[in-house]
Amino acid sequence: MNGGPGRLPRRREEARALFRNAILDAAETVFAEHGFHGARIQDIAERARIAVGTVYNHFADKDEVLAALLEERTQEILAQLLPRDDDPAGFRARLQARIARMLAYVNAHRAFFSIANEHGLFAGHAAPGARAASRPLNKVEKFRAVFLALVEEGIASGDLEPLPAEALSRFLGGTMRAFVLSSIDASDADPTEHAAMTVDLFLHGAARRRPKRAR
Amino acid sequence: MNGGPGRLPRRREEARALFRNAILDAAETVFAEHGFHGARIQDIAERARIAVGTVYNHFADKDEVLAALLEERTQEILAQLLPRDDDPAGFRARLQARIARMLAYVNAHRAFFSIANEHGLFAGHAAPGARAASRPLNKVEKFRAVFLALVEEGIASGDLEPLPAEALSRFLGGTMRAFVLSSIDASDADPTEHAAMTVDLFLHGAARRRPKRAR
Amino acid sequence: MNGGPGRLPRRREEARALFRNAILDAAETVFAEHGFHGARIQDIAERARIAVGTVYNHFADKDEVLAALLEERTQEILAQLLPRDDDPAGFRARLQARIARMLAYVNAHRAFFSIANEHGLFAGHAAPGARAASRPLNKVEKFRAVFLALVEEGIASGDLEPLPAEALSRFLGGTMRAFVLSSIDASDADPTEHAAMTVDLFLHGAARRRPKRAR
Amino acid sequence: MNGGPGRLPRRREEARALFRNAILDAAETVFAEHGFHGARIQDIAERARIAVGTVYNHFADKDEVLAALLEERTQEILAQLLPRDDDPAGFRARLQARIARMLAYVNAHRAFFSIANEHGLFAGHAAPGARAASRPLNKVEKFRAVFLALVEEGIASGDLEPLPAEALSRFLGGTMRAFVLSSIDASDADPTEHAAMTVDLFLHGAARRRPKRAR
DNA sequence: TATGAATGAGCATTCATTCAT
DNA sequence: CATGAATGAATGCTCATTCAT
Repeated sequence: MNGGPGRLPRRREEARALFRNAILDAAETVFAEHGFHGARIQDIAERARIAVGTVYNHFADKDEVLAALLEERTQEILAQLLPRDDDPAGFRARLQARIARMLAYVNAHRAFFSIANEHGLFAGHAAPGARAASRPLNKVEKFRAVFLALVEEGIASGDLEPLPAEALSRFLGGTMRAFVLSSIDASDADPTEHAAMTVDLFLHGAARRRPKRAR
Repeated sequence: MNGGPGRLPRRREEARALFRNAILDAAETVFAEHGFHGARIQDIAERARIAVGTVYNHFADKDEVLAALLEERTQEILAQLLPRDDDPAGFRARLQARIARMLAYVNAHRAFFSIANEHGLFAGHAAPGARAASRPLNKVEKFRAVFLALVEEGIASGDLEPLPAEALSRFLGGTMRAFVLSSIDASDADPTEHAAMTVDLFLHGAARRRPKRAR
Repeated sequence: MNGGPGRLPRRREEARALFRNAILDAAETVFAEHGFHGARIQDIAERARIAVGTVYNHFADKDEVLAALLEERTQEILAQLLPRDDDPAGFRARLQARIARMLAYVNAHRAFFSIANEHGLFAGHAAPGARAASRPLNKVEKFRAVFLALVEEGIASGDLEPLPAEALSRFLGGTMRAFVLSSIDASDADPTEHAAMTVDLFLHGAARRRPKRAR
Repeated sequence: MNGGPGRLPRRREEARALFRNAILDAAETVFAEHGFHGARIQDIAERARIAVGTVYNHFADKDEVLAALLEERTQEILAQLLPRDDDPAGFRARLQARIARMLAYVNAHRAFFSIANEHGLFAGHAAPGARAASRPLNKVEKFRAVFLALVEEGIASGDLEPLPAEALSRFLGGTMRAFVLSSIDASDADPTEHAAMTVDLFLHGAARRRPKRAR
């Protein structure tokens, strides 16, 4: 009934992925430009150079488009936070490297993350009316898990104060969220330097330090 | 503009203020429940027990309602951060007291601040599509000014590291935003305790303090 | 808060009824022209010289418009079937008069009844996809009740065969439906004559009658 | 048109007929379930286990599918009404046998006939918006011809009142339509008994027979 | 000035139809 | 021919805004 041993199905699959990606890319831009509510499916379709109907061949509705986008970016941002073989040694340096990676990624998708934030990407809380966040808890859970792992690693190595890991991870998360948002605002920021400052403040705070290490 | 004695104008003014406040109160609730886009003028009017048209007698359009609300809440939140005569002595204690006041206020208006955040109340950044933020810079500037004053006060008193005040105030702002958002999520948080932790982490960070100070 | 002792409310009510009727009249025509599915709210609004939104101020959705129309016409058609003081004496003449009234009414609204039929006005059965018939059973029940009353009246007076009233009323209903549909098709038919034939065939059938009464 | 022996063309033709029938069978069910407008070509294709495109290889458009279906069923229902060799003797018995056959057939396709009725299968009238009825007159004509033949047969044999054949055939048609519709509604009806009642009422009406024949 | 019904631009979604494979 | 994804016109419904009373 078809002309080959599976060549076609593979092509089909590839074509589907192509369309899907084109839609998500277009959606990222359009959402970033107009916000979720302001974005029209028409706009997304036009930017992706396809017909409106085609969007609906790949996603059930507008919400699904946002959900898929959030899911995709979440995976990628989390991937940046995972340890890598070539990460430097030492808790602080490792932490800094990982955060720098994440900030660089966020920077590259700056516009989108500004709206992703609205839809509960980082927080356990989703803005009201942000329907795509119907079950974002898994995403939030993933972040929490990564942060918790980071913090426990630091406590275990003696680099962090043995405070409740939960509280510390919230602080780390909060600090990072703050810097991510700063990063979204300031397009010129150097992720590496930004990461260094984030880590430094996270570790030592802003209080005057008596001894050396006066920077 | 009117044909009566001076008593009436005052009454008129008072009546206007009454309506205006009723609308803003209703709007706060409705915005909090449905988000800005999901909120219908109809809903606001109903909650305020007035007619839709009346809303338009007091505000040019929906955006203006949000703008006025943000403006009002901004003034009030800033007022919490200002020093008071009965604030304790010492930089840390004073800072903690002021932040506790602010967190308590945010807590009381929790639902609303969750959407205010979207619309650039705390950040220099407003989510795209958040039209009420057309000129939110003045608000952000006010926050920045207060934070800057707080930080410079600390640097001057020798309680804060003499880092660039701008960077420090961003960190303070970020830390506070993080805790404000936490506060929004966690309805059970005790503002005072929350403020203590915020200040503590702001000042000393998460690094282990006593022992070796391992890199 | 208003200028009078209830004069305004009455006007309001009158205005509402005016709009409602304008919409229903327009809808009758448009439904008749294009069928329910083919009729666009836009068309109805245009014919009623009002805006689309106004239709929705009076009816929840398209289905409701049809439902209201069916309800209204049902009431009126049933009213034609009820006995009147000036009806002639004798079962047959009375029946004929009542049916003639009904056929005249149907004739006046011929176009609409052609689609009403689709939506279960006469039958216990509504065409699939005819959603307005969600609860038409009460309408059908009303018809059944009227037919049953007619038939029982005839049986009681000895004019009708003492067959099960239910079966007879179905036959009467069927015969009338058939003639209503004929009436819809043939715009030129004289309701009175039509009614005479309906009643005659209903009473005596088509079989050859031996004695006189050869017409 | 093809390069092979005569065997292939026959196979081709058979294959075409197979597809065509599969589509029509599927369409009958889907139309019956959702009505013409509610039926999606997609649904029909899925039920027939083929692709949407294939439907369009066999029918120009959706209307044509309905038209073909009506045509097919019309032929079959008419075939039931034609006299057969083993029909009993006597006008009444013959009529009853033929009507019973027809009612049995309708009963077997009950769901479909409920929508076919909408689209002018029995009436000279097609519901507005019933586009497939663009040229249904030939179908109606066929029915009329058959009914006319039945009636004329009865008049000729002296079994029917010598009324205008046209009027009688309309009455017969109406009576039958009424009973067909009843048959559609009542799934439990016994076609034979139903036919007996139809014929009886058609022939003798509902008037009381024995006694006075009161006006 | 309060009222609330009328307005109509705007948008998500559907589905018949086409056509490259 | 069969396939099924792409297409885009079509339409019901919403809701911010206006304005006659």
